Amino acid sequence: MVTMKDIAAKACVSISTVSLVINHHDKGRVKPEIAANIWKVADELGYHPNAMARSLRSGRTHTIAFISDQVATTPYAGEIIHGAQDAARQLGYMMFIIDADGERNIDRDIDRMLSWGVDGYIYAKFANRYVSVPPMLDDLQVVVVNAEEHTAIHPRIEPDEVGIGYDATKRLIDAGCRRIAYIGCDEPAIAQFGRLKGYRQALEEAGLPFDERLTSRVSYGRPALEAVCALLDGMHPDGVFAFNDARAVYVYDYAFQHGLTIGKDLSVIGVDNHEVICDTTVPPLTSVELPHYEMGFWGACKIISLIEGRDPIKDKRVTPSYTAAPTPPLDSDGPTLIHCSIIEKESIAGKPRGQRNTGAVQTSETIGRSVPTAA
Amino acid sequence: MVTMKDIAAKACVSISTVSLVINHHDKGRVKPEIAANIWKVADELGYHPNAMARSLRSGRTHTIAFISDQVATTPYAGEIIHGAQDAARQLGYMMFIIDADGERNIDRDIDRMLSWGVDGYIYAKFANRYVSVPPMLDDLQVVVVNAEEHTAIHPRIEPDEVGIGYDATKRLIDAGCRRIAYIGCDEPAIAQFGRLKGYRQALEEAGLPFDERLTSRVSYGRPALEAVCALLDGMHPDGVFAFNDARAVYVYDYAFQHGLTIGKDLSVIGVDNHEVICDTTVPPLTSVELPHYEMGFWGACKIISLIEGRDPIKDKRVTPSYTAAPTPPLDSDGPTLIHCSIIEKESIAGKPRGQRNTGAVQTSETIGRSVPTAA
DNA sequence: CTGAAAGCGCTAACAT
DNA sequence: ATGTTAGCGCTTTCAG
Repeated sequence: MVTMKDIAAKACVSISTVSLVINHHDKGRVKPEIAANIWKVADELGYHPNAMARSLRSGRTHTIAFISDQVATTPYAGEIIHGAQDAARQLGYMMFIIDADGERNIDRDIDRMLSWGVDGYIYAKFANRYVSVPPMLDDLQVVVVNAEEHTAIHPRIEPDEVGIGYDATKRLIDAGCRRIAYIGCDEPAIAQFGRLKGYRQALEEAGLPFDERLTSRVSYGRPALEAVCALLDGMHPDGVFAFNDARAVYVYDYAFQHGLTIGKDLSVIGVDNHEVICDTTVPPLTSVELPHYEMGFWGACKIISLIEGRDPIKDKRVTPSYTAAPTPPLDSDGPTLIHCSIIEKESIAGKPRGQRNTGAVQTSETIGRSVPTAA
Repeated sequence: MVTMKDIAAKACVSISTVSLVINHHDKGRVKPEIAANIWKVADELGYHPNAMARSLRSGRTHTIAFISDQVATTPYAGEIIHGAQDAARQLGYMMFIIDADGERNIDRDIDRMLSWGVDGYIYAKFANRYVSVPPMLDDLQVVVVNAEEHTAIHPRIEPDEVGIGYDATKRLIDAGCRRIAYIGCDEPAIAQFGRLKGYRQALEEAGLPFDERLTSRVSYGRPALEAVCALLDGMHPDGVFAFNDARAVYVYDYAFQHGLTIGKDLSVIGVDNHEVICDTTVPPLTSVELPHYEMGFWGACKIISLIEGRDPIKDKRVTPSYTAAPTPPLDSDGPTLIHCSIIEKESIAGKPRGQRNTGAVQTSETIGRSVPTAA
């Protein structure tokens, strides 16, 4: 390992001079030609500052930990990690991954993080769920991503579920649909309540009646397919808002069986913009995308803003590399809701109004909207 | 921060005594009651050893870096990360995540890792691809996961693609299929060649002719659906081996349109065991699962074995928590192939022979099989 | 059985 | 403008 000592020896200066130069504190203190020579020697020797030694002195490690259960089990895991890692990288932080699988013996892992002196923690879920952040972390810097806490003591970000239901339904209404079905989820998930609420809001706003019989709550497999077919057979909706893409597929199955054409005879919109469904179905499925990358990105920015006491977004020290959507502001009080955009494919009859759909208009209203904790 | 100094003060002993006790080097050197008291004080004070200081002395950080592009873009990302993190955790290592998105400016990230003194590197892809490991890493400990290198200089693990094609096709043959179609991938991927090869091997072994017209190479969307329909219409196969689950879905679509029942009139097998497809289709799709968790797990074990010069698997210091499949041995020469199991659902007519299918029998032959680099 | 002391690589206050 | 020095928290000889 090359150290400052080696550089000092080779450049015939003292270690402190090397330190001053390497840390750019040499302005007006070290002769430029000496500084230049130090850089040259450092480069020749292949010097890398020892982060360990640096951290030992400064008490700051420039590392954050990304804690989550189910790193493995959902297709979207990577997007959140990617977003968080991207922001961390740009801000000069390294990110550890910790799998809190089933809340197992996470305390042992946290012990290890405490040993490392990690500067802050991102606690993430891969589906919008209630979580309990381990109390051990309560005194530390923690940000919660894609989840709600019962206690609501940490800053957090989550998708605007009501907005999803509202935008999706409105999109169908704008396409001319008047009998819009909702294929829901049979679990009492946060998302289920929110999306249903948004669905009803959009209907009401358009003066359309809410009809319980146009809604269904299903899981997967044959029972789900049969429930969807029964609803479509009995109620003949002209549009379907599905809780997610996987459930929207049953509408396609029905259409194939009955010779209907999706996007013509029947409009469908899902949620997730799941690549493996939306880009492979015929026709491709229009879907609301959950901004996982963006949530991860926000989470890392937020935790680092707490660590450093300054706002990396306002300071323009960071740019999302994967998306054009603006990152919600960091300084809102209470939880931050993030808007979810409709990704237009071809499963909805007619054109959306304007080039950008209503979802885009919603953006300005919803991005970073702060909601009362009781919501 | 609580330090050994604090403990020493409170316990009225010297720092070195505390160090001996905390590191379990006190056997026969420190009076048991003093040792006990030190532990008590440490606990009261909430002491966590400072990993930074420890590493500074020892020159070992007990960290590994997981470098990959596309952390975000595939549904399987998380499984590999999960497996690697799981092994690392059990062996007392922390794992950094680095996104080498598009080979961008990865050198900057590697600089940072060099500063950190990371002990080893896992270089992973999320689809079996050719990679070039950045030359900067060549002198360091590197393991390649789910990829091949042109140079083949680092230890690596990848799926047994030929075995996938062979097992899947054999499964259909065992179910009584005689006209077996192959829906391939239109890209020249490693997986495409391997699976096709296995398909042909199984046919040949069973004395069935290979018929080019029973094969097709497709992408996604309408052209893919049409190609699949044309093949099925023209050749009337009784079984279909699809390159992956997403392509297998087009066979389902065809069946819905023509009133055929999958798993009765037509058998189908895919690859990926993609949750969102295999558990939601009616009937559920039988599929070959790529052991991502296991590959990640192997990768971390391997890199740590290189770092420490001993075999954590043989030493039984580590157990996969997510799977029952044995981890391939670490000591084989050349690349390691990992077997992929068939996950039985209901899309194949008849029962598989025996409770465990032929895939399971293959396991013993293929797990950890080492192949010549030229293969 | 226990403590004193050196030093890992680096930073920063202080001295020259 | 450059060098000296103390010390971050810990480990590890070496004395006692």
